[in-house]
Amino acid sequence: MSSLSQKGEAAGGIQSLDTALRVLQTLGLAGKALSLSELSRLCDLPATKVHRYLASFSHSGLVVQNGRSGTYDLGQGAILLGLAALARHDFVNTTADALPGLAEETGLTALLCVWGNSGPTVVRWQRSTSLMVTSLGLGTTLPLLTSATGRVCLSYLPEVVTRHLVESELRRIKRNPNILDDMKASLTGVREFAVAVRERGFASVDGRFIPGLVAIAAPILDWQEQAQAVITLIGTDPRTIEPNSTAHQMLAEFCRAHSIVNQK
Amino acid sequence: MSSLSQKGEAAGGIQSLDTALRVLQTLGLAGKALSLSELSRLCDLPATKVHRYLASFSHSGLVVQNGRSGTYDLGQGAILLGLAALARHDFVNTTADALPGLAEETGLTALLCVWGNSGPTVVRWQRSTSLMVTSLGLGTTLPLLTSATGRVCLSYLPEVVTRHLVESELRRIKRNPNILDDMKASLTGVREFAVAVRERGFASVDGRFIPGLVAIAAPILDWQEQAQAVITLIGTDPRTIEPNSTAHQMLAEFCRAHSIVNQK
DNA sequence: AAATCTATTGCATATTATAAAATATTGATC
DNA sequence: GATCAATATTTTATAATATGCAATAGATTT
Repeated sequence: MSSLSQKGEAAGGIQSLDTALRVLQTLGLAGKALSLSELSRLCDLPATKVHRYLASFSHSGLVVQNGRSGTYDLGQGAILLGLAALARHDFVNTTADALPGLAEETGLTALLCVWGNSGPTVVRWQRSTSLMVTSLGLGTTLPLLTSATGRVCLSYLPEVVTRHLVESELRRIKRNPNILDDMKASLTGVREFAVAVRERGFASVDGRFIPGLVAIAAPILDWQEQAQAVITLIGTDPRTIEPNSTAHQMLAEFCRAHSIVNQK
Repeated sequence: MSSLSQKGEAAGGIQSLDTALRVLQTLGLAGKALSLSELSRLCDLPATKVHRYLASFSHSGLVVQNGRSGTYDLGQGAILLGLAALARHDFVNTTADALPGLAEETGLTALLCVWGNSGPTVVRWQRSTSLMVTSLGLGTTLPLLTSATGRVCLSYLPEVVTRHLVESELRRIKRNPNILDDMKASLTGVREFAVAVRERGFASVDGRFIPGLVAIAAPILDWQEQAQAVITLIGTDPRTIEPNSTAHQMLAEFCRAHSIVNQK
């Protein structure tokens, strides 16, 4: 009876289009060409209906039918559409748009950094309600070994990219050996550290580098498992960097949501 | 009366889906976010109809609506769909897997681009050493006339595919004639240039377009001698783009090795 | 503050998607 | 080579649903 009873979410659309798009999405998630019957089973829709949808998708090139087997697969049109979407999608900006929300939810200062010629570079930052002295302006580059952000870069970028800077920081640290006390100050020490970071999925620093400030950082990954960007949360309370803190969970969720590879 | 008399070609589909997909395709070809009214004008459909289609597209994530302006654009769902479609083509996967090796061997940043509606689009990239062009990332589209990648596309794709963009770039260049000084800024000049590229098998640009950056690019060909993808190497040292440099040889070998593959 | 433009929502009607069954096509078995 | 089984496609009557008009809400400009 009531037009909106079906699903609370889907408002003001067209039913047949919604189900048709579900078919398309299912075909995409399948990861391979499917027969009509397989697809109709997966979507839990009558085959005859799915067939009509697929015919229309074929007209537009979004789907192609393999001549002999009769199976259906995504077509050139889907590639072109995706590339068009990719081309005008400024991922830095979309991520940055969500940054205030993260800062507000966690009550911490949030940073968005990308890799630049001289290390991780701050491109956006969002301070939280709790005011905080900060020398972190846009364009600031952070150290590789002694910042949470840098440590994520270390761990999620190819070594050839970071090696030059790592070596230079190591030289600097050799002159003040007591600075870096949670990592062996050598190339192999750095490698071991990176492995540990990748296992946990994030990096953190307590107040030893910047007294009074603690930070956790996690990567936004592309499908090559490399860091497109790094999100960092900065606060004053050491408890925020403990594993399983709510800040941690929110950071993890944020990064997952903004990584391109996050389907489902 | 008869249900199939309307259009001889479109058989056995669903009318509303066909028109809805036409809307989607129009939005893709537009190359930018569009307002409802613009889109309905372009499709020659009543705005209210288009609006309902867009609502459904939004449910699936294929389209997103920009909060303030209310304009509609392709969304994350379109990206995922396109990437899924790309992944079905074996050549992309096999080539992409080998890309890190090429980048490491040459010490240069390596790009894998495929042709999209708005020009060659970066699908994978593997950075190297300290070189970082922040304006270059996944989904970046490169110019046809003033990039090594684009010049390969010019030369190894049918002219009907590229003509539209060539003309638009030529118009742009006519206003700054001194930009393009190694090619005649006309359709015939472009054709002559393409012949020369095909003879050599690669294209290159020195630092004149992006100061300080040099690039060489070569095609990965299908059985019709057309480019299904373009591999580009980017560096800072002008010597790398000299013919017979080791980078050249490695690029040529790489493209040769990956051109044979595919099919069946 | 009024006006104009644009996007969004309700509602009655007819167009159009739907489902069941029939038919065609392919693949396998004897 | 012919028959059977399985899957894909087409047909057709029915009723569900997309449509278009008109009204509302929202935003930007004068």
